[in-house]
Amino acid sequence: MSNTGGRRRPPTIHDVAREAGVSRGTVSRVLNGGHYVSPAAQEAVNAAIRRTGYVVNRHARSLITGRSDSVGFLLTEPQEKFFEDPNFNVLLRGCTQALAAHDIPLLLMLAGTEDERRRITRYITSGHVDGVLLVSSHSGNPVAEELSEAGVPLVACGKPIGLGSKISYVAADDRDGARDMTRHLLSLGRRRVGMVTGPLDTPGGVERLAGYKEVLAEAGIAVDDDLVVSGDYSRLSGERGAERLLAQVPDLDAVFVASDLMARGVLTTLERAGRRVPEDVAVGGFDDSPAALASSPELTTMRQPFDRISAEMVRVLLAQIGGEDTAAVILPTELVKREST
Amino acid sequence: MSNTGGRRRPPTIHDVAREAGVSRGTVSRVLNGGHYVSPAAQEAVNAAIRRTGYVVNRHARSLITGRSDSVGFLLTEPQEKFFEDPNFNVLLRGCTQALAAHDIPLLLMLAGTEDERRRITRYITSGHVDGVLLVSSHSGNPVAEELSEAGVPLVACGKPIGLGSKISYVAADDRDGARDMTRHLLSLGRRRVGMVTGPLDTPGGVERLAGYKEVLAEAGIAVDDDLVVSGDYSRLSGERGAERLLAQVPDLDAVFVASDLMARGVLTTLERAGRRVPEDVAVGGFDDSPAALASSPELTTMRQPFDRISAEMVRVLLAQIGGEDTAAVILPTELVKREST
DNA sequence: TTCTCTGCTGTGAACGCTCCCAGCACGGTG
DNA sequence: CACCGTGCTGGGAGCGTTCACAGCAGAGAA
Repeated sequence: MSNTGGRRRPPTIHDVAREAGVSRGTVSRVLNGGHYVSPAAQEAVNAAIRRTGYVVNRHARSLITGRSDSVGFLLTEPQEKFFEDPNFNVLLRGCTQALAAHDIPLLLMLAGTEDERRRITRYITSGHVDGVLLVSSHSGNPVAEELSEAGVPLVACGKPIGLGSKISYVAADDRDGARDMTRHLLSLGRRRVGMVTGPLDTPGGVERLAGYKEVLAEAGIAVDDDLVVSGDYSRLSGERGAERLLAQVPDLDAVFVASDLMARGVLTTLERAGRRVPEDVAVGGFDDSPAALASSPELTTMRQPFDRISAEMVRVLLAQIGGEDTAAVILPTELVKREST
Repeated sequence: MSNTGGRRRPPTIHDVAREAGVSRGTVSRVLNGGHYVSPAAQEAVNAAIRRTGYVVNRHARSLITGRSDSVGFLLTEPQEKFFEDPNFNVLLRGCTQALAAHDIPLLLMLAGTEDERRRITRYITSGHVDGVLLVSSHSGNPVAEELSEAGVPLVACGKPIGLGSKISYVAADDRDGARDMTRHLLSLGRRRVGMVTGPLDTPGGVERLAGYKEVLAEAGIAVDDDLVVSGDYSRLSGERGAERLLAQVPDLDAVFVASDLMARGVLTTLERAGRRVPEDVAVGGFDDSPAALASSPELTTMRQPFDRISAEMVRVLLAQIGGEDTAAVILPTELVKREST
């Protein structure tokens, strides 16, 4: 008796109630935690649900509760860049799975153009999702503030810019990671340690630079301006950065690079310049993205715990949806030693 | 008068009707195409919508229409693999954008484990999405058949396996692409043209091999078994495949590789073996993934039109949801000449 | 005139669920 | 005995929308 063709009308809570010999109210109570339901009724309802194959109609539920029991995953601005970033994929996957554990669907929202941004903002603020997981590059974008001000639960990945911002976020401990990597390079006996930074208009970029400078200062090494060049996380900017470093600091013996992708660019330049890695110059990256393993030599890097970040983002968002006040979560990074140091 | 803190109750169709001086029914008609509405009423309603900032409550609408006005993007099985595949990202992005143009949200669904598979199947078949965009590696998975039999509109990316399958799909013309590439290699004067195939339990793998063989036969070149080795689209299998090819066919002067990722592996092996590319051996890939540009030398490859594939998937799915009968869509590939040939 | 047809409008009834309240039985306490 | 609290149950109301239907005015045909 196959059901090819049309979809048959699914059973409702009414059908379940009749099947179990109880009222709709009792079925609903079982569905929502089972408080104030006798064990006998509980059992009868569960059996009826199994027999009928009942699945709650979320639209009907949402209509009355005002909740949608879904959350949005919002990506603002330069989509190409993000979609090429393997870290983004890990994040998206992690969030989807963490939400699935709570039976909450994830809606993917891409706000590339201004039009899309407006449409999506309207969609969100009119209550079609209970909260938003936000991923954005230069995180000082207006969408976050707008949503946050409209009272929409919101958790960002990485620290948002604006100082007064009360937006909750989850991030890796950039400064501490940078400290660890710099210490690691010093521990190899290197003393001319350069750095290729990330974009310095983002908290992450600033923090990684700060950590690097701190450790050099601690070690009593003058923080030479020539030792620091800035990049934008792209591979090409790594190549260019290394060229400038080599020109400014011919006796360079190590580089801390603020992202793995840039670090690959650095490796390329070093190879062209005839410097051996790690013998002549040790190279440390940041992220532990797949790029770190794909390079030759394989990159020593600071692992950002993206699986934990996504899990925490979901946890914090759900807490916020539940009415709790939430704060920032900073997760530790981990040094992964490979061939480049 | 900021609205910090709680979210105010959004305006309903009733508010709009009062504001415009018409009835709910008229507002609803304007919202749904504006048939049988006088221009004056039309205008009054639109103005009222703008003034009140009204946004339709999709839950209420879905409750009565039975449609959810959302679709699922379902990824089955080996998620790691797919998430690392840049093509997958292009597909996901393309589908999201194509759907956004129709104001339809995309729900991301990952069915890795058997448990997730069951949960998601229940979710889908109980009408929480209107249709499903399916991406799967070995596309002969049971989910597709199950959903299709339950009457859920479904479009797969790439040809599903099972012969009797009536599932609509969108795919690149693998056979034709393979023919073009093989012809291209022959046009360079190469005569010992090997092939590293994809998995031969998938239609794509089979088709690419078939196209290759056809052209060799046309050209009157014996299709030597030694010339063909099989891979699984992974980089490593490309390396291994090339090793076997070199052992079996020492005078190899070209290779058609069924994916760019494998082609990179082939390049690695050829370099190790001291063969110059393209001087000694020309290498042609398939996909035109970012990997093709990142390799050295840059890969000549057959471009799969992933942006068009995603757009077509959405078009076909919406047609199917609208009740139309839909067929398979095969899109042409395009030869992209670069340094490796 | 009268009747029909067309274009437009308003209204009651769903859709399937949760919330709330009234009410039951029962045991303990004043 | 009366009263209250507790655990549990049933049913009415209502969430915001679309749908079906009835009804209206005005134009044109009989």
